[in-house]
Amino acid sequence: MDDAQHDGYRLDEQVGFLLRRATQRHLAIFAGLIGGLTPTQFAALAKLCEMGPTSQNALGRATAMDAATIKGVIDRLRDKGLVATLPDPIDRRRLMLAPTEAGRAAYDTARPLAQRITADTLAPLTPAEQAAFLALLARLG
Amino acid sequence: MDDAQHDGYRLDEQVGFLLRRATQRHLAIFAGLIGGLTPTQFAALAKLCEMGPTSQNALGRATAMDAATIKGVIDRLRDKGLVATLPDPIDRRRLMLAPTEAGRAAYDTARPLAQRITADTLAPLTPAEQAAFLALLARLG
DNA sequence: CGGGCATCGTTTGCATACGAACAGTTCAGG
DNA sequence: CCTGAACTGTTCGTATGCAAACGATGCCCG
Repeated sequence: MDDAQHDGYRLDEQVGFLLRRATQRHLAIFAGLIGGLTPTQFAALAKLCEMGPTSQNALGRATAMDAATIKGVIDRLRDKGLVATLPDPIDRRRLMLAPTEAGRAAYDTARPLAQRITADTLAPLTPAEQAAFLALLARLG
Repeated sequence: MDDAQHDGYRLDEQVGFLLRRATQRHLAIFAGLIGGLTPTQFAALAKLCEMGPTSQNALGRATAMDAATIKGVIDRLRDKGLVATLPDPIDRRRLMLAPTEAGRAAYDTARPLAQRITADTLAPLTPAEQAAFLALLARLG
């Protein structure tokens, strides 16, 4: 071993690497339970249903998405018929968003699954550890 | 509030959303301290320096990257002159990788920064919380 | 009231990521 | 020995993500 050359540094101990691995596993679990909707798309749809009609950029901020990113997400949700877009008559810069009937139905269907996805992702931990982990993770946002 | 319609579900409490936010913050910190190298590129370079010469797919597995993903990462590292590639004479399917002089130098320079990136990312937590968080996070991979 | 400034959405370019399909290579078992 | 399974790297398509630049619009303040 040439560990002496590495100052005790290990890639496997760096937060970034661990975050990436955890995200990968979560993504796999998500895809297994919710098909036809990506985590990002679901996040946008969920937040839109929670918030009610909003502008595109505002929804992006609420879901921590770049203006460029939220645009693509909304485009795809609209293509799927889950979100309706119409220009704001008052502020003509704005593009107002609202979930369609199908969008609300998809949200209602996916919501319990989303909770199970969180549960499955955290399954390796005990309930007490899960709560502690979520609390710590929330402070790193 | 129409929380009654949401079964106590909150997007902001789901692991996937929190993981995404934490990853975003980490990425920003990384980009601020290490320029000219992405987290993924650094991970591949670091693991290659730790492991010594390896094949492309093997490095991908060691760094939790798809075969399609590691290809692009290695291509860019080679374009930067940090990694050398040559075909394996024994197994002609394999593409052997090794860090160049510049690659090792870049790794040596970036390694202390990487540790500081981890420290900065975890800064909102106390040292005890940091250790606990990392231990829990590692079990979710 | 008018000009500078901020905000909105859009586009482009780059870099992960993953699934699926592909051709070339190796190897184990019959 | 030879065939089929497994593995290697590649390519394509799709979806995030961010930075930067852009035109259009709204608004504050002098």
